[in-house]
Amino acid sequence: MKVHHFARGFWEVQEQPFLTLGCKRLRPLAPKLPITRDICDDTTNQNKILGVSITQPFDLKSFIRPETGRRKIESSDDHKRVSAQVETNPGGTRWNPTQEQIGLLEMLYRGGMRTPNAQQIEKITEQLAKYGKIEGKNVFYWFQNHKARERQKQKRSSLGLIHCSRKPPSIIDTSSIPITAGDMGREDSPGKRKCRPWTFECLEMDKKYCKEEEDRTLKLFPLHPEGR
Amino acid sequence: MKVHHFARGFWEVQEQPFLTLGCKRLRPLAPKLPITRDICDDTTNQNKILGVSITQPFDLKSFIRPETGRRKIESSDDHKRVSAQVETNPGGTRWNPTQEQIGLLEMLYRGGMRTPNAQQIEKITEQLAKYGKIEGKNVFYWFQNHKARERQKQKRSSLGLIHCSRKPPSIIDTSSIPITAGDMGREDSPGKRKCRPWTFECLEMDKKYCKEEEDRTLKLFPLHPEGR
DNA sequence: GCAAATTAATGATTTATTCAAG
DNA sequence: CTTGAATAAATCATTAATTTGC
Repeated sequence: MKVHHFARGFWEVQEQPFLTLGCKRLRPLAPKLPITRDICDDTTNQNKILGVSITQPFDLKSFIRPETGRRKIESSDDHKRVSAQVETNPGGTRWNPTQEQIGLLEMLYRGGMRTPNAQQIEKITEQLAKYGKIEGKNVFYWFQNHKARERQKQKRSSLGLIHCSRKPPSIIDTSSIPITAGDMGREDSPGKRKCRPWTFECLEMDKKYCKEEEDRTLKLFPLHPEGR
Repeated sequence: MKVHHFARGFWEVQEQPFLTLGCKRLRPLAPKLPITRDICDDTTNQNKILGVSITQPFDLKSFIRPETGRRKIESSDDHKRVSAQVETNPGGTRWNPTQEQIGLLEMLYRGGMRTPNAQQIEKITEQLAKYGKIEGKNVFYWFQNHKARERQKQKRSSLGLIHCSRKPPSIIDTSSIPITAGDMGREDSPGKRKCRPWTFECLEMDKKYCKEEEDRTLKLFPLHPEGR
């Protein structure tokens, strides 16, 4: 295997004091539920010990500079959450999308967007923030989940119909969806097809930001390139 | 809007010492287990069609403010990348860990760390940056991959040995590695064991940063909470 | 010896699953 | 039961050690 035996030499190099053993455990324990996840991966902890909302949502602003504390308690500029929406982030739980947000997201989805890149997420988040609290990761997750669930819905659907007709399992998806208009770019199904531009005014401005050129590399999160 | 401009603080911090000694990455090679690769994982794909490297690397510094675009194309600036080292981020491709980095990461892994949270990643990255260019996402990915691959290695191994002896698949792997001391926290093998504190001096400073409180929520990436 | 070709290792992404809030 | 959130598995892609032909 790798076995980079940097044998000697390596440890000496350490100008830093590392090696301190026995330090405090950052993420201790916490048994997960009854489940038996095969692997151990201690990460299962999460004792939400401190009653305080530990699960602060991810905050890009702060992640860069931890010391910026930030209690997003945010009495928040209470722009009236227009929508009879919640999202007041009471204890700081999960994102609770507003109707407008969902609507816009679905529009983008139908427009063909599947895995927006960092820049797009940034823009979308900005826009959606007008309708309620939201963060980039929420947008990211929404697309991930929506895509996955549409996919399985289709699969299920096609499976249910499979015995009705001899449909090759290839294009499963598409068929069933009753998408209305502008439904071009289908899923990223096997028969992948280059999606057409999903629309969203804010994203039109890309040029403004991407002066360089396409700049296909910007990414908000490490886990989703803009496509490959 | 929010437009996080996280001032260029954190990421820039990386002073550029790099050039970590001439030690090269020992590199792959090495017989993996002669075992039969399980099905998938063919990895042999790669129709590297376009010669050009489209895949621009991710650049956190720029993702915040797109305008810092950057064309890593670099139309082959001829100067020879002198450094015997890699990681000069020549065309700016993927992270090429130095031995020290790998060594430290493995130490942390053996110490029990599996899915560091944002803060930890931040710290680790900071430390590892002393030995070569590196970004938070690299650390994140490293743990993901390492964990997954250790897991499959074990699985493969246990499967291969299963008929030889009734050995619990627990400690297979490592054997080969001649790591010296402090090797506690075993893998995340089935026989889950609460890993002991992986050590890393830098993580001791947590207090300093988490002034707020534990602030167990900071996340670097949306995809890895500190546990659930 | 050296460079193109091979290939194992592994960095980076995407997709599938699972967990859990509401 | 729906779906936001997170993790694990599967994939894809690039790199460098090794192999091969000269």
